[in-house]
Amino acid sequence: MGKKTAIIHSAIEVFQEQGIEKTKISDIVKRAGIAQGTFYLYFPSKLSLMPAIAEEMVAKTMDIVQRTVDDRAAYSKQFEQMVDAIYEVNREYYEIMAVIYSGLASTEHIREWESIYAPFYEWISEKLEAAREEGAIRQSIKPERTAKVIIGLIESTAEQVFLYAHRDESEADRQKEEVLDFLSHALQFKTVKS
Amino acid sequence: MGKKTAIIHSAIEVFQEQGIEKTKISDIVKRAGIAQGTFYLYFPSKLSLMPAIAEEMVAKTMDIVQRTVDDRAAYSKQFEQMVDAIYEVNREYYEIMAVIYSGLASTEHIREWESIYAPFYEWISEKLEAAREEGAIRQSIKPERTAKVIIGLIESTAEQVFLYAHRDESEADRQKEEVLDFLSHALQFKTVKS
Amino acid sequence: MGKKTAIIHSAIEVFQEQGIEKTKISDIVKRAGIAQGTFYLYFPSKLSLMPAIAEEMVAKTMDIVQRTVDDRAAYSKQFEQMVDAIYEVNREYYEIMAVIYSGLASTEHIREWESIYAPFYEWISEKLEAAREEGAIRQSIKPERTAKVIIGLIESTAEQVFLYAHRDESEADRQKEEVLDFLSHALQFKTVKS
Amino acid sequence: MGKKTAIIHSAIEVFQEQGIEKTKISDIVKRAGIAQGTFYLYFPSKLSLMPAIAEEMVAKTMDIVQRTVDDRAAYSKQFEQMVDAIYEVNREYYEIMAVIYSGLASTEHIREWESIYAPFYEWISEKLEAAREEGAIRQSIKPERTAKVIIGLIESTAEQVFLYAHRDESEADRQKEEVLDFLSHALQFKTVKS
DNA sequence: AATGAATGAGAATTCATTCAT
DNA sequence: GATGAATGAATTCTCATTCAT
Repeated sequence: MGKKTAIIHSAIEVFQEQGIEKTKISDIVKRAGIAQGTFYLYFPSKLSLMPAIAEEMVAKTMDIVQRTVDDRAAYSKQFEQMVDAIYEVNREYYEIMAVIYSGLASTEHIREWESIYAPFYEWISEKLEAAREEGAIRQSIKPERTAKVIIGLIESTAEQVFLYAHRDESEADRQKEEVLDFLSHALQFKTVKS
Repeated sequence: MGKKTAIIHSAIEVFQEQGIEKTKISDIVKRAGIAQGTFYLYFPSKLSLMPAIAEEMVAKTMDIVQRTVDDRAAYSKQFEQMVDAIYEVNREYYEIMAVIYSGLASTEHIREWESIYAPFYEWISEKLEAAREEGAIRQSIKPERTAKVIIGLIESTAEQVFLYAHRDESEADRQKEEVLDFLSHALQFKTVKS
Repeated sequence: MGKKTAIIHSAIEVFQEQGIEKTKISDIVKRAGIAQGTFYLYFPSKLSLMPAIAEEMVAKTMDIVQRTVDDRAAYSKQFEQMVDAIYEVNREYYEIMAVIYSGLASTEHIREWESIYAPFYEWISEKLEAAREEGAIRQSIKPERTAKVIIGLIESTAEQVFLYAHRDESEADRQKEEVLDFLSHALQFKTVKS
Repeated sequence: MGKKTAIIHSAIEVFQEQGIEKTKISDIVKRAGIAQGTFYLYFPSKLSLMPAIAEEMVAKTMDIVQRTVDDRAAYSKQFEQMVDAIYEVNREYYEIMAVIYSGLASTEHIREWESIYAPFYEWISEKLEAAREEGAIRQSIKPERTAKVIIGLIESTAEQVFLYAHRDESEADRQKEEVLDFLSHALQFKTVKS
């Protein structure tokens, strides 16, 4: 396996366990089983790792979302599944996600962010487009803009509950329910067959 | 002016300019015009600054919100004003807000976060409660839960647009409009007199 | 004593003992009896020490020269004493002097060099001026220019003998004699009373 | 062209541009267009490069000197040409020359230095010998010793002017003239046919 | 011979925190 | 309370050198 990938995976694991602030480069390379100097062959600093990690996390999220969402289910069901999936990822990786949401921990690497998130925006956008064409949601929806709003809504509330109400599962469930309710009214799901 | 206040304001300024990661205590005290050691008379450590800053920022946000929102306007108008106000604060302080949203840059002081944000949640909660009682929004709204969701929605989308679409004003306006539209359908504003 | 002075003196000593290349900042501070970080309060790097050391060495050289040269002796004698003195300093500090001669080990700090050496040039210049006025040396001598040439002559030959003929005393003596002979003819000492 | 030569020339170029202290092996091999490891096929270490470079520079100097000096001209003219030539080389390579003069940047390889410089000493020595035999300079000259003194004189003053009066051509010319005047009196050129 | 990714010992450097004044 | 020079533990980062291909 490429050393670069090894570093990224190792970093995610270590960040997960001991927090980002407290993680030293030496922790990352130890876990990755490579030499200290090798790290610098691939990344100039700890922070420059973040875009690569963000990419990995977004990919991970999309992967789980796509595997959770059943394309043949009703759209309202599909969005429910999506919320479930996103909450799931945030439950597990809440600290890393927090840093990703906050602009990759610094202003340096932000330009890349847009392109990292793009495929996810697009996926939801297409889902909304299809739903609208089938009349499953209100016609005034603008898929691209709404996609961003929906992701913001889901991720920020997931963040709230996992970062601050720290692993209170019932609280998370109630929050999720509320978000779904909020989303349903915002999109105005119609009962049509998908 | 108290040195403590001077430190907080200086820190906000410096964070704004060079990012939080890269800011040293020495930068903060230099700007504040006080000695290095004086910092520790008011804050036991560097990290303990963050809650104080968050408090300041939330207070600032609430202040602007309260001064912008016209209590006698229709509720739909009031929420529009609120969105405007929150976007305003985020436009100016997007980097600091990013850090506040992401858990105060570290997991240590999170407990305090809840209490810092509480008055803001409460204010919106009461607004929703009143609106529901007057029949201005749908009856199924649960004020406390919805308050959190609304703040998450507004702040995360504001963050998206200011952090990543970096000061593209027209983009910000379109995003704001979309959020308002989304919110309107979610709350189902009725045309009643306020 | 000032920490800065302590650092400079410590550095000269350590450079003397183990060579400049091999000397670590930690060696210097250890000898100076201060903390590692304190070094950086006064000098940004090891190389930035060099102008300060050069200044010290030039001062040391001038000091020895002035104490060795007898103002009431014949000029030819005075120049002999000067050569003796300069060779003496170079014998003891040949490695440090080598670095000073080579432009302070880097091109960065060269501007300062001129001003460091100035008082030494001036001293010789005045000596030549006086000698010429008294008719002790040839009238065509241009004091300022010749001063530089003389210092170059003495220091470079001293360097040759101490750096390369490494502490071969008889070789050094013969070289010194040759330089003096060379110098005498170049200046054309006349036998006049000083 | 041999890789070894490529390395030496590349090193001279890079040293010239960024200084010796700051030059890494990787810079040298990059410029030479060869792989990092290849360096070690030709030189056992970084420091072992220096004598090779010195050799190259001395050879270059001798080459220019020999091509500039007209054997059939008067000796005073020949020495003038020699000074010109040496100043020329120092004008172009002052930084590298500085390092060579200062003992090859470290005390390790000094022994080799003597043998590197030997042919140059010898060449001048023979020139002086011939001049003395022909009665063109004073009879008391000791060719071998004087050769060293002359080289020291010329090189150190050239160094002074190119390293510190940084490329001030008129200053260089005046210095050169002074050196020549100084040298003429020291050698006591007689007007005889060469 | 040539390569260049990988190494890791070793040094530089940082900066939050302390404390004598 | 205020100061700011001094500290030194903790980390980052460098780069000459190696070695499997």
